[in-house]
Amino acid sequence: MIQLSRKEEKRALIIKAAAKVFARRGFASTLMAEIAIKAGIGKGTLYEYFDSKEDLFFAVFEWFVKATEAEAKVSISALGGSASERLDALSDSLMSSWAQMEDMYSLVMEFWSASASSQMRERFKQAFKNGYSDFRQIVSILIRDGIERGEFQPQVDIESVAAALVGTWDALLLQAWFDDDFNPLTAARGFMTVVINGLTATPRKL
Amino acid sequence: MIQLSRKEEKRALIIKAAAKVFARRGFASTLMAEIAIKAGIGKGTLYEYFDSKEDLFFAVFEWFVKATEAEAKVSISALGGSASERLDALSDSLMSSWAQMEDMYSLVMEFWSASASSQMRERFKQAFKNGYSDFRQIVSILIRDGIERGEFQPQVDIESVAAALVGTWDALLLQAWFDDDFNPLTAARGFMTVVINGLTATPRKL
Amino acid sequence: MIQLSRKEEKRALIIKAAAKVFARRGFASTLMAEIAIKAGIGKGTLYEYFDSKEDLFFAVFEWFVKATEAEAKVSISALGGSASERLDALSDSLMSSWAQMEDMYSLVMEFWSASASSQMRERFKQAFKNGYSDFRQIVSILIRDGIERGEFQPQVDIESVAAALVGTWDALLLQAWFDDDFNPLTAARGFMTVVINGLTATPRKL
Amino acid sequence: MIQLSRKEEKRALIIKAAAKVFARRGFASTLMAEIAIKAGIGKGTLYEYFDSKEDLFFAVFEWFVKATEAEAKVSISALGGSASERLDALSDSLMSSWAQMEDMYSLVMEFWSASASSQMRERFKQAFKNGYSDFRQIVSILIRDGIERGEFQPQVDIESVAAALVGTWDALLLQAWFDDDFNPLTAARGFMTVVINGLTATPRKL
DNA sequence: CATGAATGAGGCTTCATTCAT
DNA sequence: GATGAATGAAGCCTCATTCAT
Repeated sequence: MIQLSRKEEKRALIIKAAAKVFARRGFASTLMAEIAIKAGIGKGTLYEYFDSKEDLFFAVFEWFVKATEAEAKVSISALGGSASERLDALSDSLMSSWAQMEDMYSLVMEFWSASASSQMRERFKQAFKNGYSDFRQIVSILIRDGIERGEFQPQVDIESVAAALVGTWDALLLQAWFDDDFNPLTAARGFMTVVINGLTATPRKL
Repeated sequence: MIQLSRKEEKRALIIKAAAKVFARRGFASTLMAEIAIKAGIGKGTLYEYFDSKEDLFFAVFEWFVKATEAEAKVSISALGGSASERLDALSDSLMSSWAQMEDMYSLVMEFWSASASSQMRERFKQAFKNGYSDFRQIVSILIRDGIERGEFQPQVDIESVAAALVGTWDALLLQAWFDDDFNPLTAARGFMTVVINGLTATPRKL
Repeated sequence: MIQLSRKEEKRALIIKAAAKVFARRGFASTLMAEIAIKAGIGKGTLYEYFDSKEDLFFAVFEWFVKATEAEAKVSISALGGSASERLDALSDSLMSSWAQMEDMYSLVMEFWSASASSQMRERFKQAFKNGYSDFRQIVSILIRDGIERGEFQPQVDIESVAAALVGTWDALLLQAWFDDDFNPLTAARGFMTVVINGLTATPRKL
Repeated sequence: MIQLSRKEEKRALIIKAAAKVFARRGFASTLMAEIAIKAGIGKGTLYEYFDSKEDLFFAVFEWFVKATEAEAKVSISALGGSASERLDALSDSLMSSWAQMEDMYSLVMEFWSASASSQMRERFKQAFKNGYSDFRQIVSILIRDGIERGEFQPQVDIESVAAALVGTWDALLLQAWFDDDFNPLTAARGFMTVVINGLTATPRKL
């Protein structure tokens, strides 16, 4: 870990404070004043570190993406075994992180919303596009590897399956957000059984 | 079609105008004045039909949900053939609607955002929860039917697969929103081949 | 009583409905719509009878003044006996009307307020000026009569005493308005004893 | 004079500016913008010191009451001599303040109006009730003192006379407000002669 | 560097009044 | 005459941002 300068430390401090407030109130209802209080600094000081509320929000977004990616990379690097096992493990790992990210999840929706209509639209949209693309890439590699090992059927449409799986995981967390009784881990496991069977088994007729 | 009263017609007119503006600008940036202009009425008239901006937004949400449900029901009622064919057809139907809903899709993100942190949080959250629940129900029935027909494997976890599929379709549209080059219909087809194979084929070992 | 035309009857009906609403809500917070409902007519109909909210308010004022005057005249015409007795009786009569006017009394304050700062300022101010002047006149006559009868001291400053007494009655009702435990009738009686003694008794030294 | 903090000074500045505008226009017609201009500050700054227009109005009321009370206390503390002389002096002092308060007097009517029907009703009503009660108390003490000195008749109803006198002074100023030709000082003097005679002289028969 | 008092553009909402039916 | 749907002017208040200290 690189030694952070005093300035960078404070910036990070503000971002974390802001993340909590944005998560609770949403972008529009968040007051810069409240972030300042949460960060234990003066309102004016925020502007020493960020040009505007939108800039700060985008910084929170970048921090969130980086943190999520870092976590995902740790999960993936720890994967071993067959392609099926690795896919299962990735799915489990992602769904398991739900508990710890639940209270920050509303940030994701704020980010989606921001990419849909705010002034920052393009910045967000591009970042999401890249993020999804990267994630699909990772899953694609796993699947391709499974095909090359002879574990998965060769005619599988790699890109499509990768995209869909990424989407599935995404959307299971979304459903969990809306419904406290919904368990994304269970649902993902039940579904992955079918998907891996579908990737593995010879189609009846084609 | 039932004859709508003058009042109901105008209400619907306002909702449609509002939907367009909310879709383009997002909730926060939308001006009531612009909606009024778009609807061709006076600013004050909006308040004859809706108590507040938030109420109008929620009315747009309800309208959107109803319209989407109606479309989904038409798709489903038209389904015939084997369970696999019906599942495929449902998937195709949903993904095909992308083209015509693309310019309204940002509304969905606004709705998500609203359910995350606005004052309207609970209203939206509840509605989403119910909506997802209903949709999972529909897909569950399709899958159960496939199992009963002996078409799908009996040990399939119906609820989990239904939830995951619903999520997948949802999230493929989301990816399409972020990436113009992403074709949700293609991705869904490639994925459904695997899923249906997974539902149909006897697992190698279990 | 003159036969009122249909139009005049309805006008009176509206005025009475408006008086109740103005009394409860005050001028500013009163909605024309609420008056219309109270009067059992359409909102637009109000404008067939009154040019504006202010006009209607002034009409209520005129009605109130007329009703109060009518009541006062009845009281006075019924007076007999010595000047002292008549003064006492007038005081009692005014204070006794408190119970039945209590729920309308806030109108008086609205009228005062209107004469202080509304657009209708001059209309109201003039009417109040005349009203007070008339009332002082009545009391002056009573006092002058007392002096002429040799009942009251000749050196009494008639105009001043009349003005002050009018004010006293006015302000006792005001205090009763602010304080439910304050009994204006009792206070007036205790005070009138002193005043009449002061009017009657030879000053110790002058 | 205590050194006021910068914040308190500005608050007082705003209150005085607001008092002038409220006095001229009345509560309803007063614009926050005009107060800001009159105070030489930005519109938003008002809300740093007061939560709402109503709050500011109530602050003006409190300031007005405090100022009036302070003036009254100065008058009373300066009183010497017999009870009659002190009562006369108090009356004169109150009536003499008319000239300097004439242009602020419409505030009083706005306050009355506010206590009759605005949202602030209870706050105002309570304050008025207490104010009148305090004032009656002061006058009661003067009268009781006169009785104890043997100057006034013992059977005088102290509370009633105090209440009535307070009311009389109040209402004489009100009449002066409505009628430029009406001199409250003269009227009060003429009346006080009678009242003091009434308090002093032995009743003819009773 | 840090602060927070001051700012004013901007938007939602109200409601007296109008007018077509 | 009566109505009430439609209107838009008007004003309170919010809050991101600035800047003097």
